[in-house]
Amino acid sequence: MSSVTIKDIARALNISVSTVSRALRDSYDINAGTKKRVVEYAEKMNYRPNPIALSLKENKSRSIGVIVPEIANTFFSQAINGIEEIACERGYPVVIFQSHELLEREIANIRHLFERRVDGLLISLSGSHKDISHLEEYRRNNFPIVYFDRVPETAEAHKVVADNFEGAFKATEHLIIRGKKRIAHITSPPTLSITQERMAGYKSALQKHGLPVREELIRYCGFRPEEAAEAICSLLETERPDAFFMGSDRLALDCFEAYKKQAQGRPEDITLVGFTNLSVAHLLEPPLSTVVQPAISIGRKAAEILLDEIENKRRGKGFETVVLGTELNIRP
Amino acid sequence: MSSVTIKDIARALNISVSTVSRALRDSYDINAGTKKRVVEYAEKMNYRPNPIALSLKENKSRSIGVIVPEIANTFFSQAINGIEEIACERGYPVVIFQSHELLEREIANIRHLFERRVDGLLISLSGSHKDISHLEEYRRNNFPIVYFDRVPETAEAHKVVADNFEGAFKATEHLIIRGKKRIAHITSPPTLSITQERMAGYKSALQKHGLPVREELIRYCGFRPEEAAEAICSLLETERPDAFFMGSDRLALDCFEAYKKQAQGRPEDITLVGFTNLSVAHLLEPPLSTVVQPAISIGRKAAEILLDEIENKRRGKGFETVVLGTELNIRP
DNA sequence: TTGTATGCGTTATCAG
DNA sequence: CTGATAACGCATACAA
Repeated sequence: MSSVTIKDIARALNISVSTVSRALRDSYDINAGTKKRVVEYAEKMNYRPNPIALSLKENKSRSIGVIVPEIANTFFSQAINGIEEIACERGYPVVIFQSHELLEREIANIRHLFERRVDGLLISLSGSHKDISHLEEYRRNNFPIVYFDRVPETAEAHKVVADNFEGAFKATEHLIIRGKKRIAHITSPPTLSITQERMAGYKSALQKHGLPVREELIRYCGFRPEEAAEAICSLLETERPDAFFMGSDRLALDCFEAYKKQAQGRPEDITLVGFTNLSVAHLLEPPLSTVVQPAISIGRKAAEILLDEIENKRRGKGFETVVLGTELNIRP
Repeated sequence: MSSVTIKDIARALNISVSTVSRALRDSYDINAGTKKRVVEYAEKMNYRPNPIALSLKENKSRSIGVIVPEIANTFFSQAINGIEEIACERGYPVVIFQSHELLEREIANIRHLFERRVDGLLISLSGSHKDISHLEEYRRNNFPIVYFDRVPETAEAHKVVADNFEGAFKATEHLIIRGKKRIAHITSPPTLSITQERMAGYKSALQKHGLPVREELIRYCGFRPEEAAEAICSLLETERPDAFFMGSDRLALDCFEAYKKQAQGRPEDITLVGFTNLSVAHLLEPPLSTVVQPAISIGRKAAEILLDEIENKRRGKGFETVVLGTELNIRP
């Protein structure tokens, strides 16, 4: 059966809707007996307040939205699980959307969530954003937003990220210590925050160990799977790298696959490290070493900040940037 | 700036709200000049109708919901992509929820979506459902629901599934033809439709080839990762299987991992086949043969049926069950 | 302690 | 052709 309303209850009990409303909300100025009658009847009729009516009235929905580029990406699905853990605990359903790396989808998603009055938004920017002008109007509106993983440059925002510089540095240094001299870096579009930070870590490690930064060994890739293959292919043919550092979650796998195809019969002395949360890295052949982001913690922390913001529990505290450490898993 | 309303427009143009409303909806009985003024002003002010107000009024939201056990599961994320493809094309945003295999979460998700007046629901049942009594009340309400993958037994429902029987049959037969005699089957909880169908395919293939069905070679697993490991472990120790057929998407990987650990140093003449859409099966070591479900097509088809139902494009057509073929990928 | 009236943004009905 | 009004379900300021 669908919905019994406050009005039905009022009619049945021969009292006014406002009395019912207040009884249900446990208002202090209501007679205990009336309150009891109302509550019991509501219970019996399985009354549930209509959240749409509430949203219309109060301009909020007691739910939050999250937008990620792709849920199929392990990092994002883990982050979402972290978000849901906190949000559910605090009574907020989480509405999930994918931008599929498309700015246009991202814009549509944001608008949809905003118009539906989600109380706040968690977002990891799509790969095709140039800036966050499409988020400006929401910001001006004081719409609570927390960015995670792929964040904007502005200081005027809450951000939760992994220590991308450190992760890339550790990965590169590990390769150097293994004796690698020509370490290729295949990474995501240069517009992304993660790309820049990881690139900086990569270069810094090379410099620290006195190795030259060779731009020929660096490739930026978009989101077509073939791009990784093309990059790997051209690198193997012309640059003779002795190691690959793959700079993003999705690329790690695309590159791994392309490498496997390309490297058939080639000497196996090329070492791979991927910046990825791929759950099967240890089961691959050859084994894939990884820089793993604390995805669940990132999700949790982002959700905490957002909910505190929504519930006004951070009065005065300004914008916050949280950086969480990464983990280097060396295989074998 | 948030939202300019129809009322603001009316005030600005010195006409009534109803005129504005009709002008905006291009009602026939409105003066062309007025219509133009209104439309242009609305455009200029970037007016967007408030979907919450519309939902309250019309008892629908022009959006659909989807509930899956886990988005991290490749099959489900692919299915969701199929759903989104169709839904976006037809102008319906897709709201994604996870049940995490928990009946209680499933119930909460359904209620949330229903109360928010999504126009319909796509759902793959959680592993802990016993029946669909928690969906009965919605059914009685004529709330459009399409089940996919994990479907209920009732005939009174739309269902879109892979041909699980055929997939399991092909997988098992392939192992038999390879000369395997003691084929173990590790599978999901027996309450799930997919479990039963795959089990039937497995047994049928054995029977066709004159092999006995040994219950000792069959293990049902829940959703704790350790369960797969325990099953593999006990099988290897006591039953000497010469092949494994893993009956569900998630289990395929859990089992693969457990097998790799357990089988260290054992003869490599055990062959594995997994019922899974795992995108990295071909990159694993040892190579994992797979039965692959047409996840995207399943998602597309389910969305089509749901939207046709919502838009009343299937007047008279009763409940439909669509079965799509699977693909057996043999590696190597 | 309870009831009445109003408004949230929109559309539909009914008058004019 | 246009305007006033009720209604969707709820909360609340104001009356009583």
